[in-house]
Amino acid sequence: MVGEYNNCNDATTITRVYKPDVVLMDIDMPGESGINGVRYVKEARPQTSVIMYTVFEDDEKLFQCLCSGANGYLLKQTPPQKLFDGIQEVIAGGSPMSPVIARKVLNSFQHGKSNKYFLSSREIEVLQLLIKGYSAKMIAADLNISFDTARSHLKNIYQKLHVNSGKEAIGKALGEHIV
Amino acid sequence: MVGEYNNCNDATTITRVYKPDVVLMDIDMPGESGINGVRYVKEARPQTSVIMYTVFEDDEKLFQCLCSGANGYLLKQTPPQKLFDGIQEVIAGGSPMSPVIARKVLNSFQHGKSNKYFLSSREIEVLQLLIKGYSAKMIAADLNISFDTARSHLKNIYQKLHVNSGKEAIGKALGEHIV
DNA sequence: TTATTACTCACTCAAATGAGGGATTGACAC
DNA sequence: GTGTCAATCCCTCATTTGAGTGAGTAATAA
Repeated sequence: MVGEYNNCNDATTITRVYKPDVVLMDIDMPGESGINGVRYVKEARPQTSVIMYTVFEDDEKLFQCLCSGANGYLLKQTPPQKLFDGIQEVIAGGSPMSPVIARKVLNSFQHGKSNKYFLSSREIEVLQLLIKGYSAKMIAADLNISFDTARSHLKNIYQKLHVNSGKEAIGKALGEHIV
Repeated sequence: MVGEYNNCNDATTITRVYKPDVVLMDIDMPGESGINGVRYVKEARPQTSVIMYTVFEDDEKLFQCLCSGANGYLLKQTPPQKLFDGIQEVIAGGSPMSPVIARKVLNSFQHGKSNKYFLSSREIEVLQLLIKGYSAKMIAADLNISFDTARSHLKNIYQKLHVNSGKEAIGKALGEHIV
């Protein structure tokens, strides 16, 4: 145990000086958020494992932490023995997660194909080609339909997605995992 | 224990008939792959929890399983007690994962920002606006530069990304996690 | 039967785009 | 002090695109 702090403002230098094997990081702290804290620690010393240890099971915060490089995510309700297990596990190269968190993480892989904009199957075909970078002309050739029909489909897709251009449609489709 | 099968060809009907709480699913089986097996079970009865139980720790297979809806992923080297724990955990709404798997899953969140195409910081700014669906004119306004400069940046970006249109650039940028 | 919907095709027009050319400035490296 | 490069700006041209409007057919639902 090399230290204990009530904020992570000096996380970079502390990490450089003490070279900890494991850091337990809270999210809600005075000053800098623990989400940035993860980043500081990881940038200062990538080998250091960071376990988020917090009350939050908020989706947005969770994914920000994971994207920032956290190696584990335990809720504060975790019994002490499980916390020790988690620390051992992260040293051994694992990624301890509270059950609820693990479920959220896996769920994030399964968000695919919502189609909440009610695109027809033909429209989905067209959208997929559009995402591949095809022009209206190429889409028409690929689907053996006329140029104007392809454009017609595109216009309908834009309407359903509430966008005004192919670029926006691609951004929305990829961003919201529509296809 | 309602059944045990050496393939998952009839997974749909079996699931409908026996309504299992939990399914342990292997990947490598005669006939249909367990990756499709997950899908069959989940489509037949979404409430049924599926734990992958296999020797594979292959990245590609892992992510296919997760995307297909698996609720857990335990390696066959898992000690029996941990396997029982995992079954309890999945029933309680958790997602049991072997440490190696958990680590791979978390790593998949951290693949961001490669910039293997050596975009300048200004070009990244422009690309981010492009992805938001901005036109050249809007990008120019947003960055307080002239219309032609914005177009100039866009052309350079397209060259670096080896694409010929904004749509392709967006697809590539989002697909390869460049930004 | 009537409506609705998906899919198909056509035409027009103004605006945006991609591709080509060239030019200046300032910073930084060798 | 020469060279490189990012960033800025300008011009032209053919093509593509988005938006508007209309219309025919086939399948499905009310």
